[in-house]
Amino acid sequence: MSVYTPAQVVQETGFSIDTLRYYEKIGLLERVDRNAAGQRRFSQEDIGWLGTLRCLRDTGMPIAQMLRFAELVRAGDHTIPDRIKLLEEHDDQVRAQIANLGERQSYIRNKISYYRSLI
Amino acid sequence: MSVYTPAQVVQETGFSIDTLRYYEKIGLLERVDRNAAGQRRFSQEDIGWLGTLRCLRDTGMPIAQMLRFAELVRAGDHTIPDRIKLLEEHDDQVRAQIANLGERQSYIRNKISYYRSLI
DNA sequence: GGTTGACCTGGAGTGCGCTCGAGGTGGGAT
DNA sequence: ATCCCACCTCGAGCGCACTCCAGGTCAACC
Repeated sequence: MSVYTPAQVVQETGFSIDTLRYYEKIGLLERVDRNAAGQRRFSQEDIGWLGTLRCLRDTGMPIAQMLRFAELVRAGDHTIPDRIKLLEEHDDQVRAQIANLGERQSYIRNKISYYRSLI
Repeated sequence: MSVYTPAQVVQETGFSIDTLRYYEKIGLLERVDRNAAGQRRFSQEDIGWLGTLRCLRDTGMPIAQMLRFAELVRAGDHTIPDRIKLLEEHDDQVRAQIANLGERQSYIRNKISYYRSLI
């Protein structure tokens, strides 16, 4: 199976149908194919791309930057170095996020221990 | 020194002055002391509490939940078990966040490696 | 042939967490 | 004396990322 109805894509990707339409509208998703009735039929490629989007979004990338990435992808292979740069910068963000969360986590755990010591 | 001007608190905590006023307004911060001219003078305790708030906030706790926590703290020592419960639940969230970020991070790194293999 | 349900479009609305603006006060340096 | 600057209050406004609504189409099943 390499064609997906909206409901199947919701199922697969976890994005809501409204979000899928929104992503298409703003150009994060290239014009999705339609059937004779005008209903969306997503391709295997769309699913893969949505997986990438989910990953970037879940790591806190703003939509504007995802949009830049989407444009680089569309522009062809000569943008690969730019894509690497963008992803590396984002990877740094993610690294920093994880480090920060780790620190905060110990604070929280200390607080819990402290509270435990009081009862 | 155990009294801080708004500017000093901004410096210490990283919250903007607007955010500090906002937190006070919604009750995240108990009514802060004023000088004769009505200007805020934060105590050492305020600073400590703001540190806790920063930690919770930075780990993604919604304001509504921080508010519940603030109310528990104000309500006195008999709420300590509830506070522990709240923080433990939040700690789980943080754990999940870190795990998720870690997974996404490997996806991103694989993508980078893949792109590198193309050039 | 009627009903249901998944889908469509365009545009308005929502929730969160701030952020800004207007108009004003008070205190310290020149 | 006057200037500036940090601060005040109240209320409106903003940016982000969706989310919802009205009104409609089509296909399939009873």
